[in-house]
Amino acid sequence: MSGDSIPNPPLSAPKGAPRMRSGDRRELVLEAATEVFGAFGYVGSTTGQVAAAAGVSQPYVMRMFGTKEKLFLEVLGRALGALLAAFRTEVARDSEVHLGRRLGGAYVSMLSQRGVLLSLMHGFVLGSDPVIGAYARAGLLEVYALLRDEAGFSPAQSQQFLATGMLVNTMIGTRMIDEFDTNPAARELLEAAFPDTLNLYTVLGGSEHTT
Amino acid sequence: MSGDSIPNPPLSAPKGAPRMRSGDRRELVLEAATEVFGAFGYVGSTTGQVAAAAGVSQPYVMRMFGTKEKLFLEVLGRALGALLAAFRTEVARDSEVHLGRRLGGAYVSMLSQRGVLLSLMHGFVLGSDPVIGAYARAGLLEVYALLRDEAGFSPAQSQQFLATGMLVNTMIGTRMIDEFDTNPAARELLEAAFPDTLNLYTVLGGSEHTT
DNA sequence: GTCTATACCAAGATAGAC
DNA sequence: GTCTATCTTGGTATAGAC
Repeated sequence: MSGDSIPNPPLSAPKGAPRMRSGDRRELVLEAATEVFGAFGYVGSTTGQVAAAAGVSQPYVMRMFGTKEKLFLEVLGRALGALLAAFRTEVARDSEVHLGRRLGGAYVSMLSQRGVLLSLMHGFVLGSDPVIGAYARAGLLEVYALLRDEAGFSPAQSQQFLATGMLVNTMIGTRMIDEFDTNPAARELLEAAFPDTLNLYTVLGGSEHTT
Repeated sequence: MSGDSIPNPPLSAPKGAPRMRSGDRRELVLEAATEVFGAFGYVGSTTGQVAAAAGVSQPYVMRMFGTKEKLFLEVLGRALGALLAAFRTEVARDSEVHLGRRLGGAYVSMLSQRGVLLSLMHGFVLGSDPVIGAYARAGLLEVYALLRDEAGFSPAQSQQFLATGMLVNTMIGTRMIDEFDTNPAARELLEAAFPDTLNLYTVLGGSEHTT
């Protein structure tokens, strides 16, 4: 990988900018970490990359989070929290549209902050790590429980919903979107997985999209 | 089911054993690599681990495959090949059982050699790496093409089949099976995803099964 | 609160003996 | 064909200045 990381400009504040409250700094780093971990995975990312993306020094990231593992766990926790919150909002909302469809939409919407679902996905694959693996597993089950108990899905429906989510993650992870225009099979598979084509542009556009 | 899943002890031949043909050695290392990469992912694995699992020296692994990346690509290629072959066998077979069900069974059967599907899964998540990511993406599309063109699935059916496969991979990756007995939700989700409970024992039993 | 400098280790890769 | 020894790089984490 010759390239340095991640998308566009570092999130850093300009050098002379007024000091921000440390809570905000923390947020900033967590957001950067979400992107980086989402792109390269837990082991594949370096704390230096995260620091660079956040516009702070690498030792400072360490200072704030202690270890890379703790940082990743926080990223996972936030990602999971965001996902659950989005689902709960949809469950609570009064609408004529079928709930399954709305939850699907909520899921796909989260792809606009790319790192979130991808970080989760990377967590799911880390079963070999006792700490991270256990955490991710619990998270997956939490989502399942929500679908079944709060959304009222049957086990089979919940399973199918999760399954589609995993395929979506995988397709994002493999950058299959890059083949959307050139490879008919890729396009077909993408269109079959995504609830409606409109949402695809959210994904396609990355940070650039305007709805 | 050729069946020798990799057992726990190193695969090394006893020190004084007769020399094996180099092709066999290569096979041995590739099998070991499949297990290791499946367990820890591409970045998370070391060539030293692979070497240890195969009972050879780390530099020798390098000598044989050149780079860690090339080794992983060979692992991916073999895994993909095995999967496609298993599916094609099922497509060709004459049976009353619905093809979708048989393909599902074939997929689950592959879990007995754990590393195979997990290695693939790890490849799918590596979209950030231009070489590996591209390779994995092509592989995923190849599977899709098989389902659609050779198995005669509709795009929607193919998508759903793949999706379930991804969820299965994820559940294996997170070691969710470990919670099968203790966590009812885990059990429910596992049972919803796996075509029939019998096959669960294939997974649960790891290398012990005889079928 | 945030940086620079650096210690320390692990991992991929190479050299070269047998 | 396979090993031991080793070079090199890069990444986490710490020390400590400002």
